[in-house]
Amino acid sequence: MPKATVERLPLYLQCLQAMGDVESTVSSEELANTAGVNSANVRKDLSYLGSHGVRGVGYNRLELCTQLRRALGLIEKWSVVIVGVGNLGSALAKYRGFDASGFNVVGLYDADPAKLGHPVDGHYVKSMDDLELDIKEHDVSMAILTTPAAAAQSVADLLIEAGIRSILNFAPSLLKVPDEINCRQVDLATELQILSYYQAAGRA
Amino acid sequence: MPKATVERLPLYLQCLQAMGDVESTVSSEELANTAGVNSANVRKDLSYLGSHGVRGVGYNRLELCTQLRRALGLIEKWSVVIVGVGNLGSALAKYRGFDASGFNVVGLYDADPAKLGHPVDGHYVKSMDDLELDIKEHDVSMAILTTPAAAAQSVADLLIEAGIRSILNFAPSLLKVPDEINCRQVDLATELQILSYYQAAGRA
DNA sequence: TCGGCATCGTGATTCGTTTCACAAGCGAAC
DNA sequence: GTTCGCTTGTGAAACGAATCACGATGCCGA
Repeated sequence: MPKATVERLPLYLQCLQAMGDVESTVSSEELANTAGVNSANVRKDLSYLGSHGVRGVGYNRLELCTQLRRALGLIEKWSVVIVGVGNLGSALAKYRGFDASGFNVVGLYDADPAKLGHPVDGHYVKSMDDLELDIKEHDVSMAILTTPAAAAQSVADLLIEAGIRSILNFAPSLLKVPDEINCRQVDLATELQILSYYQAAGRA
Repeated sequence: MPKATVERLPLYLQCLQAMGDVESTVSSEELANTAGVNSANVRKDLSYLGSHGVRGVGYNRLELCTQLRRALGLIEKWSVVIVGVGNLGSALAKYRGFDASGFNVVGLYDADPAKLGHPVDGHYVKSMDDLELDIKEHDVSMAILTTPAAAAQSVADLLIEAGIRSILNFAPSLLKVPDEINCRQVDLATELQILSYYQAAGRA
């Protein structure tokens, strides 16, 4: 499945869920409009899931949701740890959107002893020393990294060593990870800078 | 300038800044390695800024930073408002990375009367009613949207009406905006879902 | 039962981006 | 001054993704 397609699947899922239960069937045109995509593109994307549309009618909304969730691996519930309990880390710990899509935050970790034991959204901040064992014990495979940039790489190494297979990195620092590790970079300042570019030149 | 290039410029800037002051000159190869990009790609990207490299030597690091900042419009300091002072909103208000790259958070706004007047990082949360006037008065052109999904579109409309030209939207809801408005969508759950896909199938 | 309409699925095409490959240019050394 | 090694800048080729265009197919009403 093309990378570009994979990155659109969550969007489709979001759109379908936002539609409410009124419509039981959606056309590619309709979905394309709400998702801001070309309808042929939608059809091609969905065709990778296997063809479950009905010509002349469209796609069954609920069935399509299920297909998308299955394709995205959201049938299983993933356990996630958050490392770095600063402003962003604790905000993410409290964020309800993760649970809603099948992710379960099982632990918060920070290197700062002053933060240890503090409660954040029902979890107590734990020491980095507990990280490896917890990960192995609870079979945690995803981590959210919200440490300062300087610490990000060493924490990532630690996580990978402990068996983490996917990392969502909010630290403004590019991680070097082995090929078999999934890593996505979300940089808030970068996003603003891109907006700045287009705005500065009056383009778009 | 190609969209793909624009989205890499902040990365280059970040890499160059992270290199520290030791090296005064960088080759495309070197920058490519730290940025995780092909070196020809780096050269082509940088060539859009005008050709400031020296054959046989490389690029002057500081000069290149300046070029990048200029191209990204980071010479001027942008004023930004944050709308929606929930967990994420207040975390972003406290985030230092924005200031560092030339963005200045000038106001926080929330629809919840209970939050009004509360101090967050030196700012007092203001009412949505103040939004329009503040934006016009201080010539604010960028907004960060961290409201619940349900409110996002109407707030966006309000912002655009008030003269905002760029929106960074963290609400899990796709905004419909006119062509002349820049809008970027950052969805935390989406990012995890993409990771989930690759991990579920053992790909990558 | 049949015809017409709506929509899907998909080959062909276009478009944008990445990568390759190499000539041109610069600096250093002798 | 000439040669040599390194690195840029860029046309050409390769690649991947978006779009177009249309045949295939299923529903519904007459």
